[in-house]
Amino acid sequence: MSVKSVQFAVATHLMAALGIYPGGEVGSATLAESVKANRTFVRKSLSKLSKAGLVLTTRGKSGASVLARPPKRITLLDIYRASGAPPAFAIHSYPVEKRCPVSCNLKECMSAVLSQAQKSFEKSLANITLADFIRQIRAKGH
Amino acid sequence: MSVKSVQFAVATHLMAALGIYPGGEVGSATLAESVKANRTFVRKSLSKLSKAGLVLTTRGKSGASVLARPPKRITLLDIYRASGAPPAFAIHSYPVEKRCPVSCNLKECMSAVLSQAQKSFEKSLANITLADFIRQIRAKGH
DNA sequence: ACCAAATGTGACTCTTAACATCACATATTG
DNA sequence: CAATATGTGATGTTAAGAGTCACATTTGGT
Repeated sequence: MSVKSVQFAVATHLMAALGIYPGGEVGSATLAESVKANRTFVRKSLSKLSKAGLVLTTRGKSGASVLARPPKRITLLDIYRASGAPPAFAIHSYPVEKRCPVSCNLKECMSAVLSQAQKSFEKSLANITLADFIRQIRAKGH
Repeated sequence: MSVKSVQFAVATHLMAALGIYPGGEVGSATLAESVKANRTFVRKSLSKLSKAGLVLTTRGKSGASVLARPPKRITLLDIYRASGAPPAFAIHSYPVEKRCPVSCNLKECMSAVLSQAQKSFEKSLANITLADFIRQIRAKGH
């Protein structure tokens, strides 16, 4: 029903790191060390955040990334959407048995249910700002 | 972040079919025709629903399944849980970079966020009964 | 102008987990 | 006890995410 994807968690990690790092300018190599993930993978994630307008990236020598807005004005929903994570809920793609009314209508009814579920999921993400999230990380100490 | 799984959709399909079928006793072969999925797969799904107490199954010759309770008293959350669908949201499993406070605390903070999201997702499923769902299917006609 | 060092991206491989399928155990009716 | 259900472990298949490589592109410094 869903796709195991790390995109959202990694994107959030990157955003939190950018928000916490003093000065705020961080290169992708440093970020990759923090996430301990593949550099190319991190660059790709950063690129998405950049395209979504959450991060400003400079290229060339001494290139780096900065948050495009203060953390208060970025929600986890923004990050989720930017991360390109696939929709959390999916339906099967079996053929339809035309003689069966359940089979005929299930997909339509099911996708109504799932899109409602997706909305309530997104709503809960919209209620958390990056600033909140960073505060929680700081609260746990080091 | 999630796992593409068809379990929930199939389980809902089965429950709706059992609820709609006149008399209510249906064999797994008939159900498999409606879903147009593999018979073994359907039996396994039914088995889970049975173990969860949503369905009563009789074995042996003339074996079949019936809803254990009236559709009004079954929610889609019951079905979701019974379906054994993996948690909709997951975190990566990269190692922790101990020098980085973000890396150290991310998993914990992230799983708090995700479990909250999961809860709000489940809440929206809890608000829909199987009877509601069947009504929606019927409303679409055949 | 050129080199060094960074990001951006397309292409390919590797890995994993869900689904499909098979084989057979188990249960029940007539 | 034979016929016909369901239950389930084992194994094969496959699709999608993640890892990796190669190289283009951008930009600052000498």
